[in-house]
This record gives sequence, structure tokens and C-alpha cells, in this order.
Amino acid sequence: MQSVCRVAVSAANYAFDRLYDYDIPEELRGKVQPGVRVIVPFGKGSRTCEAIVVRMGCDPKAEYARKSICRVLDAEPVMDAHLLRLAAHLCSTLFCTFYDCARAMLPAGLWFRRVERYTLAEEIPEAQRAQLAQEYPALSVFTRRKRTATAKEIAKKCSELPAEQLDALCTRGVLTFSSEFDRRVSDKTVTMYGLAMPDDEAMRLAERGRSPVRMEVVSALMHEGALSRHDLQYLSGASNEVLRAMVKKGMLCQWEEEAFRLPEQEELPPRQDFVLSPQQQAAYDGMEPLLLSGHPEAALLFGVTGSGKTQVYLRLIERTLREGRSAIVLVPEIGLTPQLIRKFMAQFGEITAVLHSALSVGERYDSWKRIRSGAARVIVGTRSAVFAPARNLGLLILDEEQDDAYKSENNPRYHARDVAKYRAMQENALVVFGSATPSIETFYGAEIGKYPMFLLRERYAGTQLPEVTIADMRGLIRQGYTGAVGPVLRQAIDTCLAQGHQCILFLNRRGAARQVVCTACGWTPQCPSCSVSMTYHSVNHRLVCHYCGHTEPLPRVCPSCGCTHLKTDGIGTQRLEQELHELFPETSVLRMDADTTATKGAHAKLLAQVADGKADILLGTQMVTKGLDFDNVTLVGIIDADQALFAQDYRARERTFSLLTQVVGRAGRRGIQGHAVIQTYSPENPVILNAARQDYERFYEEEIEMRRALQCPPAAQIVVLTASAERERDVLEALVAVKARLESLMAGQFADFCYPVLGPAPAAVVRVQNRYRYHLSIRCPEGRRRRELIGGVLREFAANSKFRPVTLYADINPMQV
DNA sequence: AGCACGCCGACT
DNA sequence: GTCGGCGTGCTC
Repeated sequence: MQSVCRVAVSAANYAFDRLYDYDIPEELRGKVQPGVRVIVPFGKGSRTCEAIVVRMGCDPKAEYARKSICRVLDAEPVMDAHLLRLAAHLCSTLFCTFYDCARAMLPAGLWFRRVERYTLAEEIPEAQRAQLAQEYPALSVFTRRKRTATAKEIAKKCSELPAEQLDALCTRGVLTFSSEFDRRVSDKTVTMYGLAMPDDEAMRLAERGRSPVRMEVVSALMHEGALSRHDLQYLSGASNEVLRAMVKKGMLCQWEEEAFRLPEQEELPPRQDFVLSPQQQAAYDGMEPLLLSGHPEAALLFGVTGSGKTQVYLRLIERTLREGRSAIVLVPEIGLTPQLIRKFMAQFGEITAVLHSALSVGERYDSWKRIRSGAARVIVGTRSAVFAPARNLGLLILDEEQDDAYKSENNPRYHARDVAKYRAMQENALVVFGSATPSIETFYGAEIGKYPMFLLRERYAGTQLPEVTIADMRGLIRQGYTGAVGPVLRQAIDTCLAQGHQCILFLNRRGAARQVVCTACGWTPQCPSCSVSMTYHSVNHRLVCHYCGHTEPLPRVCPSCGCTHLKTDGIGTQRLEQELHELFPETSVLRMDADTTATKGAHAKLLAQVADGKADILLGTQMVTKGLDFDNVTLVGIIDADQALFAQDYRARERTFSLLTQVVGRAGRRGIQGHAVIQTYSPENPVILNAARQDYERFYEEEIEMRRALQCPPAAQIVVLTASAERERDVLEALVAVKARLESLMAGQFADFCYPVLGPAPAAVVRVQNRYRYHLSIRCPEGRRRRELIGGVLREFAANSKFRPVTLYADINPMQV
């Protein structure tokens, strides 16, 4: 039996993240194996530290004294050989530590200990408790006020856990037992607040106390009736303390409510048999041999919006399952709707597992365990589900593969597409990239013959593509139109409503992006900790920073000149909602954006209202673009198509094209000719024209030329090194030093890997949460030399205490530069 | 990161 | 003489 092993420690930072050798004490020999987590002494002071066993054995020419493993945390591995290799591959290509990868790959539930709690039943009065305590001394831990205690607390007070007493008390109904994770990221319940007295009385009380915050709380609750803690704090700006005090004063009442749950226990619709259309069947027939080939494959399923890609996925998954293998389906965060989950649940029943950020830590952990055990073999989830410990993986599907949500913005800054390709290669699986508007990278791969491509050109059930009108918005203001809805769109809405149909209006901007400007001196409110101006939210009359979430009330007078005329400018969904109420007073408008869907379950409720025909106009941001199939929606309006084009990064055109194409595709689903109106100030822009024609190939041809000229992906990869610190000078000094180091290495040792280093340049938003951010960028190909050069420089940097206040990280092809 | 070691100034 | 300031270096 092996007596030594090599581990990756959690305490390591990038400068000293390598494998460390440890002795395995005799009594732990059988328990230590690759993939289990252990506790080891580490560093000068031999502090205890968590680590993961990466392999057995040790460095043969090691001449140092080894320390010994203290404890083994897992009975069975939490990472199999494939995932261990994947983690090693990711940390070398993405320049992060092994534990950064492990934390991304494993469910949060593994990192927190379970807490076992005993609670004194409500109907037990204090006197009875005291009496029972004579028979059961364990009850002396509880008092009139302390009615719940953890197993640890009880064990401490009683010198040892009186398990028999506690069991007996539980069976007698005196105590109840619960076992939960001690730090839960998202709970199954949310705390709700409501007024505990009549509205006017509460308001009078708040006024008498001369407390503006309390008045805000009362008025918010007067409007909404009841609100979750999160929403109430957002609307009123009240702190936890204020709310607690108001509950204590008897102004508010507080209760727990069930939070958003995925429809797991809900009755599932019966499994539907479906027949593939000829083109779907052709795509399936093309991919089936790839699935069964027994070696790694990748394919692009290029299907226009509404062509029924999902049916092809379902058939491929069925086939995978028949081979005894499992399948992972990834969807962008925004695409994972209850409707989609229900579809998979109905088809595959209890072997389906869902991995999604709305799950509580416990639920996520349970899903993960079911996958690891092999009980769940169809995994549907968002980005991080690409790491699901699927047994015998046969198929990986990335739906809407061009979506930005597949790229992680935190360490490890991976792209799910690349991880999927790597996993497929290692585990001999098939990857299917599905999209109506493939990313330029993927389509390029298909063009050069790297991936076979399968087409779905017709929309399901012969639905025609909508007729598209481009509405030129130039010069309208001069003609007296000040609103967001121009005459062409207005006419189209009228026609649509007159026919008894519904319409969707899409505004590519968040909630209430209204800039505040002082009409006298031009002052605009800035976030105190970020270099962006704050926007005005009319629901709560507050200014909000979209980068750090800071909010403050809208000042009555301009703090700069004292003028009382502050103009709240711009168009947000809220303002547009008002405008629509004025234009179409008889119709019901439903708004769907980050604000109205903030409360749990709100999203599903809104969708149900549209499906039931209770709303004539659905108005929203990004979230209305995907996955919504409503038979009665015949008109789609895009308020401001140019919005996404303004961003200067290389992906702006692609994002705009994809967004417009998808939104346009929402109109007219079944048998009815749909209509789309695109409002724009640049009606000759080729991206907009191509999107209106739904002409992907033409867009691609123009875009790939642009990417070649600008040396952007897929023509080249961009490595961006970002430095941040509280002092701007530190950031710049550090980056100048890093740039000099890179250049000197590329002049010498790395003469074979020499590329221009650009920068330092300020990040798109220079200051976020009081930290300044600048970056360097290098366009260079991936490979061993890049890993050595960038990895070496980052390691040197992390080891250099001179740069202590500055953090530096690398990002490959970041979403926004 | 976090801890020990080490080499100089202010102190009971 | 020693206590403690933080610069330097290492982590199996």
C-alpha cells in the first residue's frame, strides 16, 4: 500500500501553487486515494490546511523531510481522474491555482460543515420544560429565550452529547431536530415583512419619530403590501437594524415564506412522444454516428430560432442513455426557465438533475451526489454544470453556445465551451454546439472543417419568418416626438392589439437606466466607490450604482449648485411603461426586468400572466429574448437597436446581431405571420440590416474579415492582464514593471514567442468598489510557450512583496475588454 | 497569504 | 542587556 501522496493545498496562492508530498500515516493508508480531500500541516507554522490528493507516490528525487497527513475528509473521492486532470489543465492554461478550479468544480455544500440543531417545540411552556429537565438534564441547555441549540453547544454544556436523551425527547415531541449547512448561500425561505398596524397609524408613528427611513419603509409596504427583506431594503434603504427595531416596536410583522423552487415535486406533464421533422431527423442522423463513434467529436447544430433544436437534443440524449452513458445540457443562465426544466423532467423523469444558482446549497449538493452516484444521468444546468461528475459521459450540449454567460468572470475565468471540448476529448464524448447565431469562433471552426455542421433552416410547423420593418428614428425629435415609441412602432402596436394579439417590446437596457442631470450646472451623481454615474430608479426614488449596488436617495437640490431642477433623463423600462400607459390607456402592460423579477418566483408568475393572455404588451430587457414561446405574440418591437453597438469591444457587433436576430424570431410562432419593428438611428448599419434579413452567413463573412483585420478571436487570442489596487499609482507602476519584464523576456529567453504588449490602458470602468483597474493586452497563440511566459511572470509578481497591495490576474479573450 | 527568522532602534 | 519594528524568504 502506498505510504506517500502528492496533494494540492488550499492555502497556496499562484506563486507557490504546486504539488506537495506528504506521508500517509499507517492508520490512514486505506483511506487516502486520488480525489479525496485531506487536512495537512502546511507552511512555517504547520497550520492545518485543507488539501486534495492529486496522485499517489512522491517526487523520486525529493530531499526534504515530509510532513504527515492529519485527517481524511472524504470516504470516497470528490473528483475522479478525469476531473483531476481537467483541473490541472485549467490551472495551467487559465493561470489560476488548483484550488480555484476545485472550488469551481465542486458544490458549495462540500465546503461547509453540516450543523445539527435541536429546537424546543413551541407548545412546550417554560414550566413544563423546567420539570422535564429533572428527568432529562440535556434540557437545561434551553431557557425561556433560548429555544434552539446546536449539537455542538449541547455537547459542550453536557461534556458529551447526550444522544439517548435527545433521541427520546425528539420521539416525545419535546424537541425537533434539523440538520443544515451552516453557511447557506441561498435559502429555501425568505424573510417577509408587512405592516402590523393600519397604514395611516404606522405612518403617523414614523412621522412622530421623525425618522425618514422608517417613513420610507412604511410607504414601501403601503404600496406593495408585503415585501421580502431584500426588496424592502432595496426600496427603502433601511438597514437590518432599522427593520429589527420596527418589528420590536410592533410596527412591522415578519414571517418566513417559501422561496422560489424548481418544479421538482410538482406533478409533471406526461411524457410526450414526438416525431422529428425531416430536417430534424436529418440532423439527428448526421450526429448519431458521431455519438457512437467511440472517439471525441464536436458538431455545430445551426438552427434558426424556432426550428426545434430541443427535439434534436432530446433524441440525442435518449440515444446516449441507451448506450449506458450520461449527458450534460448547458443553457445560458437566462435560458434555464421552469418551462425548459419541465420539458426535460417530463422526458427523462427522475434520472434528470438540475444544477442552477437558484438552488440552495443543500439542493445543489444533493443533485451533485445523485450525479456522482450515477443515479442522475441527464444533467441540465448553467455554466458550472460543465463540471458535473457525470458517470461515463457520452454527450455534452451547449445550447445558445454564443451566449456570454458561458464565460466565467471570476477565477478560474474559463469558457464552458472550451471546458466542454476538453472533457469531450478526454472522455470520448460528443459535444454539440447549438445556436441560431453561432459565435464567430465556432462558425469559423465549422468553416475550416473542424466541426461538421448540421442545419435546421425551417421554423417548426412551417411558421414563416416575421416581416421586418426598420424604423428610422433620426430627426423624430425635431418633428416633436420625444417618446421612445416612434410612429412606425406605434402604428404596428395599434394594428396588433386591434387584431387581439399580444406584443413584446424589447429594451436593451437595464431597469431604469435614467441619468440624472442638473439643468443648471450639469452635475450628475457619481457612485462614491466606482467611476460611473448612478442611475435613477423611480420605484424607490433612489440612485443606484449598477457596478457595486450602492444606493442613496435622490437629492432634492443639486449638491453642486443648489438648483432644484434635477432632470431624470434617458429611457428605462420603467419610463417606457409609463409612456405605453399614456399611449395605450386601455391595454395592460407587463414589465419584466431585473427589478420586477427580483422577488423569487416573480419570473414564472409574469410568464404565466402573458401565457394566459392577461397582458397585451410584455415589455422587458434581455430576459424577454430567450426561451419564451407564446402562440399569440405576433409583434416584436425593438426600442433601440443601436444600444449594444455603442460598446467598443470586438464582440459588440456579434452581440447585437445575435440579440436582434433572437428578438425578431420571437414574433409569430404558429401559423400566423409575425411582424418585427426595429427602431434605430443607424438604419444603414450592416449589422442591423443583416439581422433584419436574418442573414447569418452574410453577417459572418463581414465579421470574420473584421476580426482578421483587428487580430481578434478567432484570428488571434487576446491575453488581458488586469491589475487593481486602491491607489491608482500602485496599479500603473505595477503594470509598467510587468510590461518591462514581459518585453525583456521576449527579447531574450522568449525570442521565439515575441508579441507586442499593449497598455497599460484603463479598464472600461476604471474604478469599481474603490479599486482602480488597468490592463495590458497581448495577442498571442495558446501553447506551451505562452503558459511558461505568462505563468512565470504572474508567479514572479505574486511572489514579489513590493507589489503587495496590487492584485494581478490574466483573462483569455475576456467578454468585455 | 501567513508565519518564522533576522537584524536594528527604544526601553525597564 | 531585551522587546519588538517590519524587511525577506519559504511553504512538501
